[in-house]
Amino acid sequence: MVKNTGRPGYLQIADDLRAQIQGGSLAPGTPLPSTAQLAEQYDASLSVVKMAVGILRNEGLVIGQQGKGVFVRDADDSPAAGEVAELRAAVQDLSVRLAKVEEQLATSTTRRSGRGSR
Amino acid sequence: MVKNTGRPGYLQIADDLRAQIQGGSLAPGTPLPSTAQLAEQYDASLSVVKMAVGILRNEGLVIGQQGKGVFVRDADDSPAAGEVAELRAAVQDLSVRLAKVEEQLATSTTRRSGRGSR
DNA sequence: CTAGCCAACATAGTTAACCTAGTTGGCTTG
DNA sequence: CAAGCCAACTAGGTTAACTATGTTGGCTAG
Repeated sequence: MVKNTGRPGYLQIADDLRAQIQGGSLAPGTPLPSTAQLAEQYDASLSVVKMAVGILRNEGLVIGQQGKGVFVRDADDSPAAGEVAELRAAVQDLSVRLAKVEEQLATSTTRRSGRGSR
Repeated sequence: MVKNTGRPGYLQIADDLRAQIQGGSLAPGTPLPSTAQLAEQYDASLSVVKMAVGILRNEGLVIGQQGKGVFVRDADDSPAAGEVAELRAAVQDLSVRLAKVEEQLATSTTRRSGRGSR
């Protein structure tokens, strides 16, 4: 799992978790899976998972409690809902579509196409 | 540097840089010192500096350009350090990638010299 | 002089390892 | 039984190393 959509893994995981939170799949007050579980689930290293969680923590969507876990914050508390979520969905959609185009382009062109634009 | 006040180092550095940006000490358009320079300046490891810069990047206060540097964004552009800034960064990312795709597409149509079309 | 190669330096991403610190539950000891 | 220790698991922070990719400027070959 995790890419190769050109979007870095830690952002993909953050996106996914954010979507689960805002989609209600992860209800407020419930804990996320542990770092180790997420790492296995996404087939990623612990580091990228920690980075992803760090982003959500930074955004205020979750609150980490040492020794216990990372808990989803109340949606009312975090001002993330609304048109912002809409824009986020749109951006994510564009990311996926663009990634596909980029991939097609990458496979149809050879490496090392000398473009010496300067 | 980087105290001892319980606040993690990467947040301290991010705070300091943020203050410099918003205080005008680092004007919009100007590049931050390189990662290595910041590491020496704050007497921190490269990792924590990268984390600090990553935060500012995530907040939309700065924009990193691979191979060139990390540049301070216009204060008007990045008002709220939050979801909006994040989305703006995502849009920026999409713009850059789309521009590249468009460029490749344009060159491949003009120069139709047998680039292995799969 | 021009074109192309190449080294140096930049950000960015990923991984792995180690340490701190809080929590929990079981086990041992008195 | 009760108190306390201890092992296991949790998040968080830090560091180091490696890879990828982009930019720039200097050097060299023609």
